This record gives sequence, structure tokens and C-alpha cells, in this order.
Amino acid sequence: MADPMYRVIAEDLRRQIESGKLPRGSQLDTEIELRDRYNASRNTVRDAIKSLITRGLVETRPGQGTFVTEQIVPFVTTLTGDPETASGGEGTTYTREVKARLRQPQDTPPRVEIQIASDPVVSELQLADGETVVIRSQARRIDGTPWSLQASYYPMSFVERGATRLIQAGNIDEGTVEYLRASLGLNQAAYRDRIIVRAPDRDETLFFGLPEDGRVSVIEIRRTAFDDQGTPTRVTVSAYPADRNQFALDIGKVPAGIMDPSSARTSGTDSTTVTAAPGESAPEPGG
Amino acid sequence: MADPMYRVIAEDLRRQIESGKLPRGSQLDTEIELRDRYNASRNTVRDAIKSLITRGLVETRPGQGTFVTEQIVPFVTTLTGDPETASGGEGTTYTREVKARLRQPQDTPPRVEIQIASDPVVSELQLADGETVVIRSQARRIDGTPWSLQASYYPMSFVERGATRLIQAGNIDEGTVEYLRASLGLNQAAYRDRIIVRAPDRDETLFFGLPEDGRVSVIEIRRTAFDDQGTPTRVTVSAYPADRNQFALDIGKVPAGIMDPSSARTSGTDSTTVTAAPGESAPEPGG
DNA sequence: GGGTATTTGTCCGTATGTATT
DNA sequence: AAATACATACGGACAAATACC
Repeated sequence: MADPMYRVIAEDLRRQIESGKLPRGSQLDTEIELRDRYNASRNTVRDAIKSLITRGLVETRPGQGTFVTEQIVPFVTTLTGDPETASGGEGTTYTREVKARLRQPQDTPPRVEIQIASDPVVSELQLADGETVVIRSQARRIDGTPWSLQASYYPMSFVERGATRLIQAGNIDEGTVEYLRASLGLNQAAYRDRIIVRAPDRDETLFFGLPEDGRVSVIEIRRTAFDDQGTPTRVTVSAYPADRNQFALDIGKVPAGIMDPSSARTSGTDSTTVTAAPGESAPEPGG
Repeated sequence: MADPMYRVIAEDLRRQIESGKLPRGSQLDTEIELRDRYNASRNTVRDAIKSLITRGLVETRPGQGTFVTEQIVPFVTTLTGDPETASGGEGTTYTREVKARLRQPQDTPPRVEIQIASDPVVSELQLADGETVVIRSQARRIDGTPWSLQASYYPMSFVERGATRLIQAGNIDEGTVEYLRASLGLNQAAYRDRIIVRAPDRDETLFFGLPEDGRVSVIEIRRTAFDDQGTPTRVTVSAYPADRNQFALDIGKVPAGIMDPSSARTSGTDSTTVTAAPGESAPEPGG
């Protein structure tokens, strides 16, 4: 009897879901019915449901009911090829890969903003105080599902030195990495990724359709790219909802055939591997 | 007026915390006092506090009160050096690095279990049905703070072929990667990491001291190591609480001097960089 | 060690708002 | 417009953990 009631209820429902008694996509009893069934109060039932939401097992839809989440096939983003690929900067691979999995990538054309470099995000660009940055942001979906929000920061000096297309809204078809090489002779020689898990902000909650109370985390990947002089050229911040994304990392010669059977817990990744950089790639004009 | 009351309260408290009006480590007013201050009910105040917990801003201690979380200095684990390091398999670097930051690593000596390979985790080891695996698990702390839980899976055949120390509980001082090379001639030539964010299970909640309702996620890193034949030799699963861990990834020649000023959001990482593999390394006999 | 006050955790019942059908 | 179902909010009660005397 040590366990509180809401957890007992949550465990019972979890077992029913995992045993298949409550199939994916099916509707749970209403909170009122569950209250009667478990002889608990509606609030207690709701606490149980909240914990199931946290675990990604159910979702609630106001006015409709509570539903077992559809089998989520997480998108797996591979953060590495090898350094070659990174410096080769072939950002478009991601779009190709997504399509190869019979999934339809859709990206909003980048929005462009110009800001004074005060944001601590861009301190990594090593700009002097008061310098300006170009911010190119876009939202990505796969098969209509919101997948990531991304913003890339470039020094405004790039534009002044000739990379004028950076401040044009819309896609740069060959990819910004390639464009910066062609226009400024900048080679992306290396990058550093930082992986952080945090609660979503309001924009993210809205775009990804996450629960309001921040229960589902987002994974933030912050990529700082360097040219062959070791000078930082770009910071890209991407946010991915944790309930439908995974990441992979290959070091050394990893055998290719491994079709990741993947995690028990996350329920059988079908593995939409995306060999892409979160660096701003060159998405084809989104669907 | 669109915002619900609990979020208004949460926002107000958040501002007070981030402005420094409520310093790190300080105690908030009790729920009763907050209820009076905001003219709300205690439950509504509690909802606000829950959302602050999710964002890592406060923690509650039963019988004591609600406290602004101490500045968390996230541990930053670097998932790569280059392939060389990986195959060199110098797992002990992690302990050295932690110490270099004036932090005290403490690891429990590995516990050893032997199981039938049914767990889907080990399907990646490509074992036949019914084969057995050796599981070596340990818990890690830094400066007394629970840092990670780790379990490594090896085929039992390694033991039969001569790597008998695998089934001895306790540390393998030179590291298991080195030990397997010395005893079996196995070179760790590559590995693949899988990064997954999920809610903690009961054990993790307990060990890491996370809130009971799974509000704070754990980051699971699942490393499959391969020898130079491309055969999987090990699967290591590590769980890190997301509120005090970050990960880094260096691809190409990343300039060394960059002392990651890091994220605005996560509040000034002092960056305890750990160049270690989550692969079972050779921790010195824990404190 | 024991007892008491304080504070958070769990649970209840109810009322009203809002989204969906 | 009406019914249904989840979301928010209230107020009260008792349990459990902690601190202090």
C-alpha cells in the first residue's frame, strides 16, 4: 500500500496499454468512468493520466477524450558522418534521406531577422559588442508532423563581404554552407554540437502541440561551425520534441547493415535515419 | 486574461528567480503564504510550482519547503574524440578529466549479473536465442551527486574464451576495452551511440532523486561497440538525469581554446568536460 | 527518544470554463 | 443549441516528512 493511488491507477493503465488490451490509438474510458471504476476522485484519475502523458503513452484531447498514443516512429537524426562530410557540408542529404524513407519533408522557407548581437547564444560567434547578426529561422515538418524549429545565426559582416543572399528570405538552394564557400571562400572545417534537454518554451509548445505544462521536453542541439582558420562562422540552434526524436552517432567504421532494432522502451524505431546536420541545410521548397 | 492563473503565478515567480530577487538556494514562501499573496487556492499555487520544477527552477522538500535550485553546473560529457580515441578505448580519461575539474568522481564497483539474452536491448549483440550475456552495472556520482547509471552487456562467450575477469564483480583497473584487447585480441574499432530522452523509471527516480511524477527526463545513451570485423562486442546503456547533464560532440578540428560559454537557458555551464565514453571505463575504486 | 509544529504530498468533492462533436 | 469531455480552480481533510525543542 505504499504506492499512492494515482500511481496504482497509472500502473494499471500502463499494463493494459503495453499488453495490448488497450490498443494504440484507442480511446480510454472518460475520466468520470475511470473515477467510478477505480473508486477514486476525478482529480486522482487525472494525476494518473498526467503521468502517462509524461511517459508518452497517452494524449488528451479536450472535448474528445484520452487516447493511447499511436506508435510513434521516432525520427532518428544522425549527428555525424565523419569530418569529411561535415566540411563537405552537404546539407541537402537530410531532405534526400527523409524522402528515401517515403516520408515527406516540409519546411517553411527561412524567415530572416537582423539583430544586435546581445543574445548570449551568439557569444560563441566571438563578435564585438553591438555587432549585428543575421538570423535565419525555419520550421520543419515530416509527413505533416512538426519536427523541429531551427535558427541559424551568422555575422552580419558576411553579408557586407558579399554573401548578400543570406538576408534574403527563402531558401538558398545549394545550402548555406555551400553558398558561403562559393561567395566568401569559407570552408566549414569543423563543428561542435551541444546537446541539451529542457522544457519547451511557449512557441515550441504551440508549434509541436506539446502539453501546456512542459511535461514533454525538447532536445536542443546547438551547433557551432568553424572555418579552417578555427573561426566560428555560424551558430545553429535546433529544437526537437523529445517524444518523437532520437539521435545517433557513428564513430569509426560502423557496419552499415545494422538496421537498428533499437530500444525496447521507445517501441521499435523504424529508424528514419537522417544523415543531416542540424546546420541550416538547403531544404527544398517545402511541400 | 487568456493565461490561466497557475501560469501567471509561475511566470511571476520565474521572473523573481531570474532577476535575482529570489537568490539561488533561497526558500520560497510556503504554499499557504503564496496562496494568500496571489489570492489563489493552494492547489493552484502547487500547479504553478510544478511547472517551475519542470523547468528546473525550484525543488520541493517535503517537510521543509520549496527552494530555488542551486545553480546547476551541468556535467558535459563529450561523446566523441575521434575514431582513434574510440578504438584506443582509453576509458579512464573520464576519471582523470573529472578530477582535473576539481570534482570528485565516485563509482560503485560494478555489479555483475548473468542473464539469458532475451532483453531486446541485447538484440544488437546479434546473439542466438537462449545465449547468455554478462551484465556489468554501476552507479556514478560526482562530488556526491548521482550522475549516471550504467549497464554494459557482453556475450558470455567472451568469458568462455578467456576473459574471465568479466564476471568478477569490481573494477577492471585497466578498463574493459583494454582488458578485452589484452585477453581476447578484441579491438574496439567503432561504436554507434543512440541518444534517447525518456521519463525515468522507478530506480532512476530514486537514485537521482527526481520528482516522482517523471517530470524530469533522463537521457539514455546506448552505445554499441564493434570490433574491427564489424562484430558487435558490447552494448552499454547509460542513463543521465537531464537536469544536470549535457553532451557535446566535436567533429573535425574544433579549436581547443573554446571554453564553452554555453547556453543562456541552462545558466552558464562551467563545463566539466568529460572526454569519456559511456562505455564501461575503468573507474578508480569509487570513493 | 518523544512530542509538536511546520510544510509538502495525496485525495476528495464541487463548480465553472472551454473545446469538440 | 445542446451534450460531452477535458482544463482550470476552489476549499477542505489527512498523511508523511522534517525540524526543533
